Amino acid sequence: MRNGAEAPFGPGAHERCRDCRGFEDCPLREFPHSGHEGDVRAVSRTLERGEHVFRTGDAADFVVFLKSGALKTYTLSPAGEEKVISFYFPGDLVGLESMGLRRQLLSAEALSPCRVCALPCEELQDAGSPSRPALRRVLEHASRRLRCDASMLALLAHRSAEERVAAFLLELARRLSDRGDPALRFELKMTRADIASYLALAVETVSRVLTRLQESGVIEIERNRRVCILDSGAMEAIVGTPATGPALWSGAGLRRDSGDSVRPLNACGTSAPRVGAHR
Amino acid sequence: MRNGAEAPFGPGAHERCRDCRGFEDCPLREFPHSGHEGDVRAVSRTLERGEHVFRTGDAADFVVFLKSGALKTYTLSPAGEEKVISFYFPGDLVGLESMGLRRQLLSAEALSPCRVCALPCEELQDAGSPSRPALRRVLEHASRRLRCDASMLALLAHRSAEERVAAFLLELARRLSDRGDPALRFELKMTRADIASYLALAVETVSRVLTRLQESGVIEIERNRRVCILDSGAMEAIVGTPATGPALWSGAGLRRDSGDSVRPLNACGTSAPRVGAHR
DNA sequence: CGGCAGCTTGAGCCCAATCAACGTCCGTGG
DNA sequence: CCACGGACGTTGATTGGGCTCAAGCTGCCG
Repeated sequence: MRNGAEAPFGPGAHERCRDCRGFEDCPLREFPHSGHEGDVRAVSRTLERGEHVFRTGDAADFVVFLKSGALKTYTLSPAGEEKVISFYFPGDLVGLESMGLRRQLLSAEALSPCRVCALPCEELQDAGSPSRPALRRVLEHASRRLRCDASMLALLAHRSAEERVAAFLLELARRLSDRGDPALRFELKMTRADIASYLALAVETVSRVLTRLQESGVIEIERNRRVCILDSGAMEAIVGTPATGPALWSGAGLRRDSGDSVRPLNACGTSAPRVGAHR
Repeated sequence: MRNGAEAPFGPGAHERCRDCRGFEDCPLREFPHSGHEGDVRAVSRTLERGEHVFRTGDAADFVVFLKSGALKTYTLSPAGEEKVISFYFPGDLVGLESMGLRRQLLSAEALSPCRVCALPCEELQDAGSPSRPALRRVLEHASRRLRCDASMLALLAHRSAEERVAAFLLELARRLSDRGDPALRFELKMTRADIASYLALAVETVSRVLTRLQESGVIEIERNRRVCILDSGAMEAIVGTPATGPALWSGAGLRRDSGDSVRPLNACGTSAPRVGAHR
């Protein structure tokens, strides 16, 4: 949404996966020909803020692994307005929604400097190529994204601006902290306009809500982009005793013990469970 | 949301897949042990309107193939209100969003008499079991659902009640016609409340919009449930020169010819491309 | 120091939610 | 067959949250 067209993944950018810092956590690891066995099929790229990984209509013959940075996907209405569909963070797979198609359905734009890695996925079309573990891993990512979408759909229905923004900030905090303890202090890589579009609100409303939250001492915002959640309890209360967003994975309705009762909290994000070493 | 708890898939309901009318189109076909080779692992069931396939918190160790009828998935807010996440029609896979988890995230309820078929999916967790074609097929369904969700997210953002309802009816028409020519006359299996919840509107608003659409001669409604789209052109105009919903797959932005330019229209639905024989 | 993109703040209005009442359909039982 | 009851649907009146329009402000870059 900033620069013109860049070649998505040119031939020059190939890289050996075994040299990749994110090797261990890469969900594409067990694809054959992905470079993990030594050949050079994985294509890696660095993007500046505002650059596109792909645009609507580009060939959809790859899946993208986000190694570092942040992305958004969006669609353009015929009127030309951008609707943000989702945000992506390190460890996420981007472009899953276009896997069966020949063309990308959405556009993916870097919100900050990014390192991404693309695996050409003709292999997925061909019968024999991708290994089952790799397929299962991709499927797991897809499933996680479906959960994320379900939560978003629930959030957008009948929830006030305040609830949406609070839920958004809480989820961001969860997703940005790779593990356990939510990082209560983080940087918003996206603009107010992006947030507004994502939450189906007007920019002004997002701004007002943030101001209100600040005035009530629940959060603090420094220099427009750094957010600090001062009272996460109050935030959760605003979202509404684990409301529709979180309710999806907060364990409401879980009849039996163990296992998922904690994990699903993390499952909301698209973020992979463990994404250690990328930086 | 109607009867009490039913055992999701009891041991008595097993059936030989080769006897199943939907055999050829079944996306679970190539799972080993799914009964397709003769053993009896696929579990099939008939549901009445109002019965649940599964509920939030049930074991999520299966994926469900909908052979006939219609389903909705929903989540309950702590306050107990139901938020409809999605509708399902013959050929769809239900429960993909819970695949990585142990427990179902959503509840799935029959909107009409249904025939469903469940495949226990421990196989997906184990390394070697599911065949790659089967995994790819499931992945394709997941991808299609992600597209559907993206379209929904776009539809719920900044679209008026009229646009939402019109888009909903048009998409229903598309999904219900298994192939090509949209069926302009069909039955709403879901209640106004379901539609309202799905579209994030109040029941009264849905009702009012339907009345308005009828008065302007764009649609006709007989006996509350049978819808007839009289002027699909006008409907599309309301949605807004292929607006945000359809815009996702209407080909806007497709730079090159061929292939997807027609297909994506169908890709919006969760419905599989070809679901012939189920009735 | 300007310039510009992004952000905030204010005033007014409008669409859809809410509340309340009525109508309709359909199954059940007399 | 009709009467009853409950779920579902419609219609009307009112209200309020968030959108819109319109300035003004902030922080960042050249």
